[in-house]
Amino acid sequence: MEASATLRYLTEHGVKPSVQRLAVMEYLLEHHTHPSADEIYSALHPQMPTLSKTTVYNTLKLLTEQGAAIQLTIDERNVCFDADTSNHAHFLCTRCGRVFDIMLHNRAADAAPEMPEGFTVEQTAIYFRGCCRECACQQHEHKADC
Amino acid sequence: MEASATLRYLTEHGVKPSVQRLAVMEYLLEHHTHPSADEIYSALHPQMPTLSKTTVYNTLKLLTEQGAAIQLTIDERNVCFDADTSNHAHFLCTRCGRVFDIMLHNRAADAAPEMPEGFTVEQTAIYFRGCCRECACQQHEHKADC
DNA sequence: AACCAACATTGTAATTATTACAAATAAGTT
DNA sequence: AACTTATTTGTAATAATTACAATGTTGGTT
Repeated sequence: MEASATLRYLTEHGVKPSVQRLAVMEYLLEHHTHPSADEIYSALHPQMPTLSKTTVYNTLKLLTEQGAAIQLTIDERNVCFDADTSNHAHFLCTRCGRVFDIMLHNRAADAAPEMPEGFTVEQTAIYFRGCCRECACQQHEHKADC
Repeated sequence: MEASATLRYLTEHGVKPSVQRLAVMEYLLEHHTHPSADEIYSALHPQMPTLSKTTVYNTLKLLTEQGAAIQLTIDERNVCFDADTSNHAHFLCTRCGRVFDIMLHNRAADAAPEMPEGFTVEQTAIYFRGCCRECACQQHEHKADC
């Protein structure tokens, strides 16, 4: 991802760019690991020693408000983020803690339940928890299958 | 709800009863407000001055492990709990912070996406966020409709 | 260029949810 | 009763997040 693409992405979402915002956004666009604020800070800090953790929090708040990223509350330990705002679900492996993307086939949208009268839905999240392939293999000591 | 029903509920879920566990379980069975650990503690503490917040946390952990309650991570501010373990979704009103139950018609189950090879799902959560009826009415100053 | 206002960033301190842990209590067993 | 095991309690530690005031930056205006 070149810097210009990140810049365009920010401006398209109504986010005034800055060095810090570009760094956070670019990290999210390049890493699909659903990082937490702290993980983003730790990754960027070595290259940007003056970066403040508060700025990372502020930026992530702004990005989600502007629809440039989504916030996941799948892991009770901390909130994490995803630059992929398309309609998809997430899977948390309770063994290794990693979050995986789960594609939704179109039928899932059809099945949306009806809301009570007067309720307006602004966001939908579908979260799964369980055991990912690698952790399942390690448990059964069939590591060769992974 | 009589105390004996709560007692039966606990033993049916393999939870050895105690005064504290009965109190927490009974609170959850009687209140469908999806309380947090702190809310449960604050509600029970006046009647049970020696109750410790740690016990509430320990009990809630035990109850979810034993399937007597479920843990919701819909609200990033804190985890909350529900004694209704049947298949249903939740709606968080981002205005008032209340969590509402959303019934799922059967079609929703059919639409479950397929997991990647080797992934095992142990829990599924469907969370909606938006504006509840009361908050929508207050916003438009049509309080009479609520 | 100097100035100014609006906005963004920084660092520290405060807040809050949750967990760790060791001592005290209660329950169950011989 | 003596003893073992499980539970509860209170305090202290941890960790995520937010509040806030000071500093720095930007873009427009004279």
